[in-house]
Order: sequence, then C-alpha cells, then structure tokens
Amino acid sequence: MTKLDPEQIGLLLNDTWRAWRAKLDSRLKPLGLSQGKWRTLVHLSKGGDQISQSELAARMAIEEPTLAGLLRRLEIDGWIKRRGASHDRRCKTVRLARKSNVILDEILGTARELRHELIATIPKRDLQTCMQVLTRIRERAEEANGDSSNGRRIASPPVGRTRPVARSIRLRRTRSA
Amino acid sequence: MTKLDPEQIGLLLNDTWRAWRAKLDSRLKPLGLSQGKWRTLVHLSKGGDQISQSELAARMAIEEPTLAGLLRRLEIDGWIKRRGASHDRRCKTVRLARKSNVILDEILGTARELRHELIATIPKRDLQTCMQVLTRIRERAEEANGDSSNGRRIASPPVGRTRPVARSIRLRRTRSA
DNA sequence: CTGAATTGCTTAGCATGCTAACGAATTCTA
DNA sequence: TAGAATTCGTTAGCATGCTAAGCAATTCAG
Repeated sequence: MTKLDPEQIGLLLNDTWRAWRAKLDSRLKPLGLSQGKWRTLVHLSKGGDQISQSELAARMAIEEPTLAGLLRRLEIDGWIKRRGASHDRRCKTVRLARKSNVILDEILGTARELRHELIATIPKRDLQTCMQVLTRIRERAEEANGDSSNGRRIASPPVGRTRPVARSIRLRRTRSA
Repeated sequence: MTKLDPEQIGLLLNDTWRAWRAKLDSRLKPLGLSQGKWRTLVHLSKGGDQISQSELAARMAIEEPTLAGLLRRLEIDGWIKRRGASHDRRCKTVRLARKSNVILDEILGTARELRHELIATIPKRDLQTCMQVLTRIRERAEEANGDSSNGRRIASPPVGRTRPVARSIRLRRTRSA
C-alpha cells in the first residue's frame, strides 16, 4: 500500500466529499430534487414536522436567508407547506406536504444504498478510525479561534445523533453601526 | 471512545470538510481572496504558468464557464493575465501577474499552518488509515457509476448530467438538432 | 480544397451558499 | 408600561458551482 502524503489530507477530503456528493446528487436528480432540496426534506422529516425556520436552519447549519430560498422553491413545487405559528406571529412553522412521504423513502433509500456501496469493502475497524480522525479534525476546525474576522459560526450537531441544539450561539447582527 | 455510527459517515465527511474549508476561507479573506480565487491561483502556480483555460479547468475539476467567471474576477483584480495564444487563436493562455507571488506564499503558508493545527494531535498511523479509507471511498465514488437505472450518460442527450472529471468525456453538444 | 465536426471560450440563466440590512412581533428592563 | 433589545423571517446583492447554447478557430473527411 502506498504511503500517502499527510500534506494532501485537505485536498483528499475535498475530493472525496465532492465525488460522494456528486454521485448522490446525480442519482437523486431524476426525482426532480437537487441537493439543497432533498437535504432540506430529510432534515424536516427527522424534525418532528412542525419546526420553525430558524430551528431548521440551525439544524442544517445553513443561514436563514439560504433556507428561506430553499423553502420558497420547495413550496412552489408543493413539497412543503408554511404557516404562521399561532403562538408567535413572528414564526412560520414548516411542514412536509403529504406528497413528500413517497419521495422521502426514495431519498433515504438511495442514500443508504450509495453509502453501503461506497464503504462496503472497508474493514469496520478502519472505518471507525477514519471517523474518529474526521471527528477530531472537525472539532478542531470548529473551534472559534484564529479567525481574524467573524466568530459567529453555527456549530453542527455531533454526528452521533440529531440534537435540536444550535440556537445558543446565534449572536445576531448587533446593529451597532 | 464512543463508537461512531457508520451510517453517519457521509454526514461527517460533509461537516468536516465544511468546517475546514470555512476556517481556511476566513483566514484568507483578509487578503481579499475567496476560496475560488486562491484555489485558482494555487493551481496556476503548480501548473507551469502558461496553461490554457480548458487545461486549467480540467485540473481543477470545474467546468469551463465556472473557471471563466473566476478568471474574469481575478483579472479585474490584477492577479492574473490572459493573452491569446499565438499558436492557436482559440486559446488564451493564463499567467500569474507578478504581484501574485507574494500572496501565493501567504496562501500556501496559511494552508499549511492550518493543516498542521488540525492534524497535530492525531497519531500518524490513524491519519494514514483515514487517508486510505478516504481514497478508497473516492475511487468508488468516481467510478463511472453504479447507478441503478441508467448507464453512463455518454450517448444519451436527455438529462445533461454532471460529469465530475471534466474534459475526459467531454462530448460536446452534438448540434444534432 | 470545402463542408462538417471538434475545440476553446463566452454569455445567459439557474441553484445554493453567504452577509448586510430591514420590518414586524415579542420580550426585557427601567 | 414605554422604550430598548432581541428574535424571526425577508429582501438585496455577491460568489461560485452548474448546464445550455452560441461564436470563432482549427482540424478532419471526402
């Protein structure tokens, strides 16, 4: 086995993710869904179906305006519905439309299938090691410091499970001229 | 050490790369360079300095129109120069402007520094394993495809589809009305 | 040599990410 | 309880990725 140059780890990470993502995306495209859209639907489906937009954005680790655009397109296509929340008129709650259930199965199935194809031949131990290394890198990279300009960054939840976290660090634009 | 769920590997890969990239990007932003720009400069610097655009796009694994936009912005900012190639008037060769040399050192230095920070505490052996796993995944994902329904897109016009490797199979619009 | 195909690059237009700035509603505080 | 601050969502505008479609130059087939 060739010895790999550690200096190339960043590049490798980039390429690997890119290839994976491209593959999944191309398999899902025939369903009429692009990456951002199915990702949103999946998060919604895991989320109890009555989340506010800001909560959803936090879980997806994207910004609210980005989410707003995705939701607008999803709503136009009839995949989701938005409705003002009665208890707080600032909020809109987002729900999956009925028609989404079918497609969701396909999305999850396709993703699982691809994942299994990609990691099939990899020994469990090595996979564990890899994931632990990645986790460590991610934690380091998400530490707030070293950053000359902006600190606010939404932390994505730990891989282990889905946690409704994230709003804590939100620190909004401080409107301080 | 917690046992990580292999089903989450895709997500983890995404998040790790995202965090890394965000960090590097934010450190380089003060130089006035965004991700696409410094990536282009680095590829140019590794590339013998007299490459054509299509060659550069292929190396960067992005499409030509994407590169065209990047180069336009880079040229406006004075980082590169483009010039029609004498031997083939279809081509433009791209060169780094002199002012880029300074910035390039900073880019590479910053990237190296960050990389070392991120992987500092990780045992060499584990890092090797991780890189080998990633390499394997990438190779799998880049294989022409295991797409359930359709084979490679080569001869079928319908969906246009994403071809990650850029030029190799380029098959242009066949003007086949 | 001439017409067709290929190749290099551009423009146009969409998708998805970001930040900045804002209006409306709610909550906190003095 | 009035004013300030916060929170939720939106719009506006930029960057970077893509595909489709086109022009100009070159190459290939006959």
